[in-house]
Amino acid sequence: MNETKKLREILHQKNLRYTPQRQEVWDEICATKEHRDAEDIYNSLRKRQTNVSRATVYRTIDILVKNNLVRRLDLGDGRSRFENKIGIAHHDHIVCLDCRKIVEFMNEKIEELQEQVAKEMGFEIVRHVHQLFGRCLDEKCPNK
Amino acid sequence: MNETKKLREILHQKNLRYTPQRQEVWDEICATKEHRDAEDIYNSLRKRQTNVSRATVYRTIDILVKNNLVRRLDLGDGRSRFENKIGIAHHDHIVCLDCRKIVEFMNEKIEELQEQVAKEMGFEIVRHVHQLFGRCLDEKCPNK
DNA sequence: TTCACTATTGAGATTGAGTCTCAAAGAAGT
DNA sequence: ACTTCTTTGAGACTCAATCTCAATAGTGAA
Repeated sequence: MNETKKLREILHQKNLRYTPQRQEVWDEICATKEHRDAEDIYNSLRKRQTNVSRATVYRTIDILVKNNLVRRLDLGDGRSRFENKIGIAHHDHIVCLDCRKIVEFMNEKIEELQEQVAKEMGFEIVRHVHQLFGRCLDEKCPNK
Repeated sequence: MNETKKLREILHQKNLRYTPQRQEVWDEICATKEHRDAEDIYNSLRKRQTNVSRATVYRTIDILVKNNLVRRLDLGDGRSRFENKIGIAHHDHIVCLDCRKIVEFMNEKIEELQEQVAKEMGFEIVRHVHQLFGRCLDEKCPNK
């Protein structure tokens, strides 16, 4: 597995230890493309008999985020959500307020304008949060 | 005071009661243009001998937000911040990761593109969150 | 102005995500 | 194997925010 190698490499590079728990958390995050929260990841691990403590799940996620393997999302529901960043192009999110569906979008022009605005205001952007909240026009959505 | 009238009107319209506590909270929010959190507002009220309980502060802010008198901001520091919305033009925020300075920005073109993107994805935007996090180039900022 | 009907309030308990503590367990280089 | 230093787990703790419920107080009607 390509991702395994990547984790080992980064941990080594930062003088951190490669442990089975860290591998399990990383595997779990790589397993789906959902936008999952820490509790969710913790529960999945337990369900498949993988005993990693809650504290370790949180600590490992922090390491993954700091090393750009994972992106932390704050979709405004009071908890952090996470997505695998490896090999995934940058994007932002639209969230349906009725069905909580999350759709990804990316607009080159907005990205550029953002940079330009920041420069004008005397800032250098490190990261940004751009989320649209609204109502999807999907038939299955509890919406008229 | 214009704002007082506004509050009374909205409460009446929604069959909610006009109380001194609600007035105090609203006054406190109108008093500055800072991006303050609920605890901060609560403490200011206590300091000037205005006894409004913590629960009432939170409950009142919710009412103000729901009725568009106040905007709730999530600037990624684990608490909601609030700003008076009355007579204030729409804007988004840039936050300095070093000194936590908050600067407002507004770009018509980004707003348009946002609408366009949402439409393309089959959404109708209700609100959006757009924040840039980075480093300001201010001399006074603890930054090189 | 009093009444009756409800909404609101306050104090403190509770929730829930996330962090911290510290003794015991375990990587990794030698 | 040995040593060193990091990591782990269980549960205590933090902190913003919400909930509970008995006591209080707006508000419209009479």
